[in-house]
Amino acid sequence: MRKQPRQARSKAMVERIIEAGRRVLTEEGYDALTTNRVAVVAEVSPGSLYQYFPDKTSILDEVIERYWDEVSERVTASLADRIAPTDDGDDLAAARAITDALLAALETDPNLLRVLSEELPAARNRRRRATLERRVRDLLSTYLTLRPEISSRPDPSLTAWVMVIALENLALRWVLDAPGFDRDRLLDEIVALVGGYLAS
Amino acid sequence: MRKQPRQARSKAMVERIIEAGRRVLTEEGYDALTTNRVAVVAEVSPGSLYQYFPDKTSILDEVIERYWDEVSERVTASLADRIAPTDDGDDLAAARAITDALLAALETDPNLLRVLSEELPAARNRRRRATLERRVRDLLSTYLTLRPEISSRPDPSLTAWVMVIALENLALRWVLDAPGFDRDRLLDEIVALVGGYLAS
Amino acid sequence: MRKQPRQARSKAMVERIIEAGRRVLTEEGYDALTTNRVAVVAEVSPGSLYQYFPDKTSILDEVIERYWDEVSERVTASLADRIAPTDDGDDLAAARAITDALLAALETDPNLLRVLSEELPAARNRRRRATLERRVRDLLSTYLTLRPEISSRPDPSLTAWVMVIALENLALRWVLDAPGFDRDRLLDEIVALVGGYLAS
Amino acid sequence: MRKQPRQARSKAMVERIIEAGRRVLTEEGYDALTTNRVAVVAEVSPGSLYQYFPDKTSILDEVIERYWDEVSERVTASLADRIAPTDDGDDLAAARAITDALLAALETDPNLLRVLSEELPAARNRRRRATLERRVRDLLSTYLTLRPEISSRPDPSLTAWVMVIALENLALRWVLDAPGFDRDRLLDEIVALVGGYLAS
DNA sequence: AATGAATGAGGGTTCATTCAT
DNA sequence: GATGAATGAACCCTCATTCAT
Repeated sequence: MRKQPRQARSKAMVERIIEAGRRVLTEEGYDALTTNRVAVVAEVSPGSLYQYFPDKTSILDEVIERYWDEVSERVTASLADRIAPTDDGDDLAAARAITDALLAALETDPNLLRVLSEELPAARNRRRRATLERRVRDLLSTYLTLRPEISSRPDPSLTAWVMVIALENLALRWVLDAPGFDRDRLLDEIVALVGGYLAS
Repeated sequence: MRKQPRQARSKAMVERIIEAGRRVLTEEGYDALTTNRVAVVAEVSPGSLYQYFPDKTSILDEVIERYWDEVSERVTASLADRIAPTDDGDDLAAARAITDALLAALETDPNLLRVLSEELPAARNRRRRATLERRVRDLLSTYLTLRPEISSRPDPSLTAWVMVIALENLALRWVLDAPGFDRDRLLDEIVALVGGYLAS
Repeated sequence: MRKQPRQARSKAMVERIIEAGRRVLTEEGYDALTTNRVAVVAEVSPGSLYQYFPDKTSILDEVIERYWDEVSERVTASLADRIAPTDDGDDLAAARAITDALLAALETDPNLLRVLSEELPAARNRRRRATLERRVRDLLSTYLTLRPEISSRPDPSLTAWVMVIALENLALRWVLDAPGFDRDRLLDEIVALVGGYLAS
Repeated sequence: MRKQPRQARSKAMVERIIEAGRRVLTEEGYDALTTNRVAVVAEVSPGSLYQYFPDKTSILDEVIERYWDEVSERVTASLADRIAPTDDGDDLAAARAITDALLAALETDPNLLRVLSEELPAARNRRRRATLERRVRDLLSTYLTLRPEISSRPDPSLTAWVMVIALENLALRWVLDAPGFDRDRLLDEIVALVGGYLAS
């Protein structure tokens, strides 16, 4: 960002621009994301955009960043809530909880998710998705390490890598493609997948 | 395509154009894929290009189409070779074979795969990847149906959906991200994943 | 230039663009020299400009180049005509002839001269004016060398440098500033200046 | 200027702005001379800038004005010092002294001189250079009138015009182009040029 | 008076597509 | 069919200037 918006008015401006970018993406798609369009939607002049963002790309980056940050936060917040109580015994509830949290997070703004996932060059999401993956992977590793008896797989980091990629993409595809089975079925399958894997 | 090129010369031009598109993508990236650039590389005039393709998109579509067709063919060809002999008993060899075939297919043109997967809007690959997925899913279903005793999962089509998405993305990410473990480790994990899943 | 315009049509296009640049400069001034304005005046699309010129600057460069080339040619052509006959004796006729030729050349398009000299950053004309200066300086040196008896100055190259700068600027300023004395008076003074200098 | 800054604080701001303009020109060149840049360098807000200057041009004009004023003052000051003692007889010392003074003045801020002379539209310097020329021309006329025996040229004002233009440009080009001969050689040539001219 | 955020007209340039030859 | 010159809408971005605070 070009200037640090310290004043309230400036901050509001930045928010308006980013929000406008998000709305344009969501409602009109990636191709409509021109600097002039964002300016119009933000009810701001094109020049104002460039007071705070060095170029068009950086606006998009910010939208992406925020989206995945939200997703990350929702996932980890949900997890904190749901993993804790499962101390008692049903270990696989963790997998279910993680996927459930991920699904919930992805379902909060499916239109934006669709545009980000399908209309943008995938590389644009990369860094941010990697961050999310790492976060979840870390949570997973921690969990596995705390309860070593759950997994019979030799390499925990490899195990985490496999699980995260599988979970993430299953969740993503279920949200984006809306195949004909319901959410609980998906969760059941994932529990089976993960459970079987860890048991092998 | 605008017209069916019946004459040899025309067919040759179409080939030249598609090949040029593929080369530009692979060697110069998506941003360099302009109609003029393709025309230059194809040693064809921009006008001629529009004799056979209604717009730029259709050229790209054709490149994508062919790429995923090749991948599909390699996968199914490999499978035909490898599944057949495993009649004897080691059922999980199938999963290994499928993934192996998929990896082999994805490894044949990693540069193009990278551009297609990372620089293009993901939606562009969608239709074609869906086709590939369907093919593999069908092979899987067929296999599962022929050997019902392997799977204890209730819904075969759901099971296939889960397996294909997991396999595909694990293979893809392994090829694209080159994580630090070798191919056999990946195959081992996938066998464990699939084996455990089917056994659940 | 981006493409070598080999075909007649292309050449015509290039000519139209340069001519338009020249006209815009002459009639509307440097600030009006925008790519769009040039395109309009050339009755050409903005895109066409960029078929032959990599950027706006190169159009201007070409106008400048041509202007000073014309001036150079007129000067040297005039000189060839006028110096030759003066074999007989009146040596200072040469100085008069050179200045006269230069004046004549500068007077052929005074409006363009004014814009180039006054509205452009001087550096833009530099290279081209340097070329002109060199040409005239060379002619001068040749002349002085052929008739060593005319000059009593020690260093001919220095002498030429001094004379060319003095002559050039006197001529230029007379054309641009139109001071209140007539052309013959200027020539008289220059003859006196040069004559006295060489005699010193 | 928009208002006459009567208060010390205001005067200080005007000074800061002009000084900033000068520094930007000298250190960063004409293209960098934006109102925002000047404001930043002057540590003043863009808005304040417009309290004292109606537009960007007027800032530049002031910088130019001051530069040529300085040059003028240096020249005339030097001349006052140097012409007086030459009562005795060596008349050409005056030409030498004038040129020497001019060279000295031009050499005091060669970077600014270069930007003003080469990067600006020449017309921007016109008015101010005209003033300088007039001043020197007047000094010259006065001198010639006081010592009519020196010049055999008929029209003193024309004579002065010729001499000033020749001197000025020779000095300017020597400073800007740094040709390969030293300052004394230049002065020698100019003395010869002027001496011969006046004697003709 | 001073600020500095906001403005917006207008600039140079690209490239998918067309069409006269 | 083939050509490639020509098109022009639309893009991103700058910066002199204004004005609410």
